[in-house]
Amino acid sequence: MKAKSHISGGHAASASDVARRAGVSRSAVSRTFTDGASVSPDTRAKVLRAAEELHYHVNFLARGLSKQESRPVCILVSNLHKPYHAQLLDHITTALQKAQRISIIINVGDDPAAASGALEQTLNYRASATIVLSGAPPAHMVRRCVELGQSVILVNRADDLPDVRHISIDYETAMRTAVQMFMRAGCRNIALVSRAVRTPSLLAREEFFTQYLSEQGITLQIWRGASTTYETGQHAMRELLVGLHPPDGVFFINDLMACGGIDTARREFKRRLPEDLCILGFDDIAQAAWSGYDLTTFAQPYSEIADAVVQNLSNAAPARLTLTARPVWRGTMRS
Amino acid sequence: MKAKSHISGGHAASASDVARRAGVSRSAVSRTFTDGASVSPDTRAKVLRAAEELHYHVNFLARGLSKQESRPVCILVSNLHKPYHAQLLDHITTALQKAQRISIIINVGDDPAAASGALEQTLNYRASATIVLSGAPPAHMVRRCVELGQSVILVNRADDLPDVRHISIDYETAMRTAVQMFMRAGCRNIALVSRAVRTPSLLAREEFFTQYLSEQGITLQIWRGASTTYETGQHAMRELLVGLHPPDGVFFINDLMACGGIDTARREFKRRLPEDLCILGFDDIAQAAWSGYDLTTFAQPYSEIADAVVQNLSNAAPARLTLTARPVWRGTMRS
DNA sequence: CTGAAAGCGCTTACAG
DNA sequence: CTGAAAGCGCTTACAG
Repeated sequence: MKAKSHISGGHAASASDVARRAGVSRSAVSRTFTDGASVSPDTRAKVLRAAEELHYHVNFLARGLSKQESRPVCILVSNLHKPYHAQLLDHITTALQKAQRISIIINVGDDPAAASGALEQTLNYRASATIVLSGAPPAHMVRRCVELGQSVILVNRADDLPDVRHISIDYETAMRTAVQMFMRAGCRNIALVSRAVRTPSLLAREEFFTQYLSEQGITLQIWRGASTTYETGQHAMRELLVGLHPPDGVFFINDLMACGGIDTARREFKRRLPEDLCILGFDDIAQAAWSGYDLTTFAQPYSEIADAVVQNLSNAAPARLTLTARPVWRGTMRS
Repeated sequence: MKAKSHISGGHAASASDVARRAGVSRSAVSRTFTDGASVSPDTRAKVLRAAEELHYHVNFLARGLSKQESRPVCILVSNLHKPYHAQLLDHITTALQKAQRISIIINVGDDPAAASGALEQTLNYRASATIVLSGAPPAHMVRRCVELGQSVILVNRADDLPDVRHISIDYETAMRTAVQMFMRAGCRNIALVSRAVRTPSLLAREEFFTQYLSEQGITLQIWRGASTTYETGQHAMRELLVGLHPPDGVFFINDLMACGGIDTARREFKRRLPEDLCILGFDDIAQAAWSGYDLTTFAQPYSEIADAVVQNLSNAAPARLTLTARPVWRGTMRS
């Protein structure tokens, strides 16, 4: 009966309702649902019983108003349709969920202006932290948020901002290894496929790769496209293979472009991989492991990143954490 | 100076702070930031000025406490690493964002038990609605949430629950077309690849396809795997092609499995598509358009679904909306 | 262990 | 148009 009328009323039960029915104070109810608070087993039982009967659920948003720790976490993400971003978000939301955090997701576009707006919006949620997975928001916007008291965690942005937590990749080591891989494979005419507008993390890959390769005295041609999509990868491969100096090794700055490059090299130009051409990617997206690609690449430490994000929330991680991306040997690189 | 001290204080400015500095009441501040509220241009200007100086941002969570409409929306999603789910989430979060809604994301696993817990958790946020993108939460849990006053929107679950809003696909029409496609292609020995544990939406595809095919008097073999992954698609294709009656047409219940099937058919069994074998998928994930797959499939109406979700929030859409998935002709089906 | 009270940051009738 | 007041649903010192 009671439950039924409550339902049609449409209003969810509040702590007061529970207190009344259990014959205790609001405080007692609150304590029952707070870990480590002191309630006698007896009143606890009474509260639990009443709560059950009224289908009471603590209102997390109201709780967040008085209690710092249960405030939500904002995740700024873009390009969710791309495998790398989706996989990263998957890991991070799962980890946050395990840590009892609530995730608010803000889907910003690739556009820096839109991203700035979104980052600013973050302040409206009084989130305990904002996690930036997108390369889009420009550094000055991140700085502004920090100045306004936001705690910001930057994932895989190789820039270096003060008072901001960074979780990034040791691109220096990874790129040294990448160059060695091409050397050992016997490639002497290498191309790097990147994007014209570079996020800090793309820039880091590009610069270290270029640097280490130049130490080997090897020819490097750099091709830059408008985006980092599959189609751009195809486009790049086409231009490289009909160019004056078709490469014998191509490093795509991300796996998504590499997939496009592979399909074009094989289908349009009948190249055999890795015999005629070696290809290396970065990210280890799911498709890299598909037999149609079998792409040699570097694995983003997805789970480690997710764990680090969670630890950063409670300041349990160093403000500047560098993880390593390990090579994943598959079939597109001679070894 | 002022800004600086505020920053080091670490506390964000509240409406009271702004009111004090502007020399007006809290109400005036509130009204300034509420669309359509009545404030004189003069006080409005004073408030805006003070807000600017104090870097004031309305606390959305606190606002949600008193104002129904600005309560968040919960999105229950699973398998974010899979393209279909990621693409759908991308569209929906973008649409919600445009509609000024805040999205809380709950990443449930494939496991019905975990999904139930997550759905129940939803009640803790007093969300104005819960959008279920995952097939995982069982019907009785959905019903329970509705009974407790939650407004639930089911996306692409072909089940039929009372008092729940549904956005689904007209599988009947789609599957009739699918059968016609196979007929016209001259396939007479068809296989259907599905999953053992079927969500309502997989079940609908399977049943309508089976029904229409049987009307044609064609042999159909059904293969069911443990999951709907790329690897399962490979596995299915292997067993079908070494089986007693290798099919000349295969309908994969989703694109992801179809990709695995294509790679296996081409690489391991040297089948030419569509000459030796026709393949049809469902979802139109990004990879279906990649030249390595060029998969003929049915397109989920991603944007329409997202729009419908938003309209459902304000009850501007019918409680039961059926959208159509149109065939996308590519290279894996003779026409 | 427990309750009354103040506080978190907002909105919205209610009078004026 | 404007302000004082009550309310949204919680938590947390403070006394007892």
